[in-house]
Amino acid sequence: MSNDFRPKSDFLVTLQERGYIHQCSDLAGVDEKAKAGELVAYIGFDCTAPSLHIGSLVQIMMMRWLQKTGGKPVPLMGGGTTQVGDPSGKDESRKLLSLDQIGANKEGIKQVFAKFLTFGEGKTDAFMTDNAEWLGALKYIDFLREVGRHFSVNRMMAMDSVKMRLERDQELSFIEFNYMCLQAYDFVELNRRHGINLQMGGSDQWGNIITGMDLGRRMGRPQLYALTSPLLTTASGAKMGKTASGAIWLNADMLPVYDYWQYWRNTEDADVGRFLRLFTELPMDEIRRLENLGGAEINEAKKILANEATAMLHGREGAEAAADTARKTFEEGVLASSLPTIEVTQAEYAAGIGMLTAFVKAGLVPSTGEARRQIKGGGLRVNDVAVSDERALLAASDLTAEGVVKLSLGKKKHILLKPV
RNA sequence: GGGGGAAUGUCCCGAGCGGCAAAGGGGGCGGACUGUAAAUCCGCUGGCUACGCCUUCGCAGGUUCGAGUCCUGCUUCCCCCA
Repeated sequence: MSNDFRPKSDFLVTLQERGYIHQCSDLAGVDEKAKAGELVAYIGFDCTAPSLHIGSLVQIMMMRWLQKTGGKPVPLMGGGTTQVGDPSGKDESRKLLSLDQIGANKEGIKQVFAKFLTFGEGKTDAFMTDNAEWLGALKYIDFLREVGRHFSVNRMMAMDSVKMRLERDQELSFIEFNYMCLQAYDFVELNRRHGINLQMGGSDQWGNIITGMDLGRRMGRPQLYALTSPLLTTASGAKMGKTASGAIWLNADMLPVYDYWQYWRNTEDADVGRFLRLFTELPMDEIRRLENLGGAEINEAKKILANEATAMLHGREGAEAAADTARKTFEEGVLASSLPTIEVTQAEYAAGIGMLTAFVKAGLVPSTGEARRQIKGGGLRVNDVAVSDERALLAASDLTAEGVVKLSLGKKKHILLKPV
């Protein structure tokens, strides 16, 4: 979209060569601000879950690059807007979250930013904001008179998020219809309060961001800018961050570090280069070398991707531990005691745990019925030996030298069962 | 306000003469082949103390030996008329 523009600022050069840019209201304008070190940008995050997942990582990385190249990033918690609900990209409205839930989610989400950004009082230091601060205090009539009058319903009806619902005959409630007004107002308010002049976000936010830019102009604010990142899908078309077993959460208490590492390790060949650019900070020539590895050698690139991406979020140590666990498990075929482990009491173990129950307990299968089916298909293994008798009990003889039993579903998912 | 239509396996779409644990897809999981990849092929895709038992077709009743299927009321959604 913007490939013919040749930016001069470190910020845009980096974003462009790494593939972060989908649309921008004014590349030249942003470039100038960035070069002058005057870029203050925010990205809003709705508090709909207790943790962000990989889907938000591109946005977080954009803020990280902004900070590294002399700009000031401002994460905005959607403490207010989450109470309303963003209709963008959703084909049906979701239920309203309670205030308690939103508050709890907010606390969970906040944590992750400290790992990617430097907070403080300095010029490029990040600080946290929450739109509940100003949205919560709004008076309806005042808001309508001061802000609402600048919105054209005609234009709002033409926006993708609205049009989609109307075309499919799906309900769009009035409260959701107001979402874009509030987000637009956020942009203006953040400019007033903190001099923020750029809003970034995923491509699904383009309409909302532009609306805010426009509102700023109508309300006499200085020029505001919009920049969005492409919506990420894997090469086979799946949405990023969603796997069968659930979303790839960023918070460690929602997803073990090992699983996070594994997610990156299992990247499709065709995605390796793109992901290295977006989710690591390796130099570009190194990335070009890695993505051109042929055949099985590309696995080396995947390991580096996993290490780098995991280290950024969970620290170098956590990444190395995960890599080590994976190496033992997949390459050396030895038992890694660092695999995710669940514990049972000695007494419970001695009393005899049924095969089916053990796998359910380990969380590898959701029900004994599923365990039965997997056994029939040869999908369950105990200490790497396929289970054939669903009625067998785990015995003392199943314990390895380390005093654990390794339960596996398929080739990739392993859990240790440990009597304590 | 009047008339017509729709709701199905809690991932989604979607068939379903009164005998149905309910066709077919998609997705997902597992197996084979590989490189912890993709593509391809095969199997599975309600629960359980399991040759049997239990719970499912918007909700609540009714008819029937038997109801997703018929009747009544209700809820929600869509379409046409006013």
